Amino acid sequence: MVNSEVALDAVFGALSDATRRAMLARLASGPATVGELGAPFGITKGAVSKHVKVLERSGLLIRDVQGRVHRCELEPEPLSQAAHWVDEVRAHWEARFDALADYLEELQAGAVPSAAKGESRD
Amino acid sequence: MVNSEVALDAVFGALSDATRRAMLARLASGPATVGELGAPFGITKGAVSKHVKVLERSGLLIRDVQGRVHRCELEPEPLSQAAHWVDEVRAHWEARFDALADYLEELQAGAVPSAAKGESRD
DNA sequence: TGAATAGTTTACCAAATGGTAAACAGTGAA
DNA sequence: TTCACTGTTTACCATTTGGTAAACTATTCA
Repeated sequence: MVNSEVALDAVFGALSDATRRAMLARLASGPATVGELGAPFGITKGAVSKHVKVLERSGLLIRDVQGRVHRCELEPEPLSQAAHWVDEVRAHWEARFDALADYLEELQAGAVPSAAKGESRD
Repeated sequence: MVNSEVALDAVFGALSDATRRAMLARLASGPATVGELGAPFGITKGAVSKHVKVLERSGLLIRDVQGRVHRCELEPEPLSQAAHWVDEVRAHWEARFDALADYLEELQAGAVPSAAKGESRD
């Protein structure tokens, strides 16, 4: 398993929880303390601390300790990596259909390739 | 928790495993049987079956049972949902910086707003 | 019919996850 | 100095997860 795959594990893993996604959405509009991040959810401080730590480990959140408050900020880089992975797969998938469309168009144009008999497609 | 959030939980959860991501990448270039999907990994049929089921539950994979083989196909819709969520957060984040850039530009232009004294930013 | 094949299911295991309660550590302020 | 506050840590719990081995189901084919 490559290193970037480990990172994607952590990033997608962090995103797979609705509480953490809400925290990230909150952070997208500006920094917040751990307390502020946890306030909307009826969970204990311990649980909030864990969620923030998961986000931090995934690289999606960076923390700046200022006295007794921890100022958290969104780090968008891992989001880009995740988006890139998703886009790659989607692009690959769509390319397949583009190729199929081209093929069908060729067929329609009368230029029937010899491979058209049987079910050799795929 | 809204329904779409439940779906995102499942989608991001499915993506958080490197084996399943590799399976999806494989499916992006065309359909495959459960056996073909599992072949690259040194895991048992049972484990493969579980991974495929996770992908299916998340909506990322659809299955067409043809006799004794299960033909699996990528369903890109949930990928779009995931990409959309990520893009929303990134857009929101970038908008914040655009606003900051505008503000700094205004400052440079000499139109110093009264709020510019002290460190009231953030 | 009987054997091989494709895949699921069951029972089990160890580790990870999301949560709690309560103790703890450090900081700020009266 | 003492108290309130922010956040982490520890111990614990139930559930989920990723894996195995082995039994089972259903289909294909000789």
